[in-house]
Amino acid sequence: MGRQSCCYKQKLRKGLWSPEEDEKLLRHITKYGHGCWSSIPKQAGLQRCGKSCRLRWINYLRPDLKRGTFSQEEENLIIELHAVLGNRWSQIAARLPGRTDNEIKNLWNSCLKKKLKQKGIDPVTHKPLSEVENGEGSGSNKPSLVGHHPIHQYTSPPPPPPQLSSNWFNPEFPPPMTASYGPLYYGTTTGGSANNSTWGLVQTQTEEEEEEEEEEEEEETKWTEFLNNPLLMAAALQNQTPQSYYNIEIKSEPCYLTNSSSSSSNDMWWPQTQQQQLPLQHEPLQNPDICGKDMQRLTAAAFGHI
DNA sequence: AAACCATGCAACCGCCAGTAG
DNA sequence: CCTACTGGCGGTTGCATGGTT
Repeated sequence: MGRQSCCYKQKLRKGLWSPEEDEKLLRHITKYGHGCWSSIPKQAGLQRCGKSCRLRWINYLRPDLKRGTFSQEEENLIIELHAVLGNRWSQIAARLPGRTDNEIKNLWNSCLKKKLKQKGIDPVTHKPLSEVENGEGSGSNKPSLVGHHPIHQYTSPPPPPPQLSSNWFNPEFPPPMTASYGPLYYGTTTGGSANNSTWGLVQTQTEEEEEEEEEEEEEETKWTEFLNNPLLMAAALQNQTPQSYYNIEIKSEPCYLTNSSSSSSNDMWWPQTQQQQLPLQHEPLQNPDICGKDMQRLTAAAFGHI
């Protein structure tokens, strides 16, 4: 009860990180890796708690971060994953290389929720708002499970995926954003024009495809069943392709590799394939003034986002 | 130019699960 | 088995910034 914050100890700094602190942490982790987070502040000479260091590294200093604005494809993917996973930001982030759960969570809360509402979609259930309101109004006790954390409904854990995916840092992971991987219909339910319906799969719909809407509605029903039925989902998981978006278990597995190109001879923990992905990795804040937004811009520019 | 407001983002808080002793 | 510690996660807060009046 009432356990105190890990920063309760006196003299521990809180709040925004200074460039000097960033540099200390970055240098330390670059040189030694992060073994035990709780011991890092001491070793790195930081007046921070280990948690704070971990968060700073994960959300900001980690060299494989993409930064920059989210692309439309990324937003679409987040929405679709949210429909499946709910507020499991870390799992959603695992499907978006270079993005953090915090970043995605912020985007969702500040932007995507509004966009969905504007399109008449309930951001919680991913159903049309009218349907949700009606559902609330009626005496139906049946919870809406479409996209509403369906996995949470399970009393037993969902079946393990057929293979552990280490897609997180796989540069080949992000598959082309096509409309072929799941009938999620953002935009069509509101009757809005197709040209501004960029959600999910709708954007590829042509007039000819409109003729297939009835079929698609059927598929939507199937999708609902799919989400509500752990057995169906399990079957899908077992039949999935390696690049399926619905690899539910998607923890990234760091791999131990020798960073022979590093100025330090120390071996360190780096995520798999990080070396190829990260042109800025060996440029650790040579100028402490380059931080914050500047670093974001630099990183974003390096990834072609500006 | 100043005040106010809205928004985005970084960081903290609290809880939980896993694990070592 | 119990306890304390640690890492991880999601929710929330507070500040900085940009836009509007």
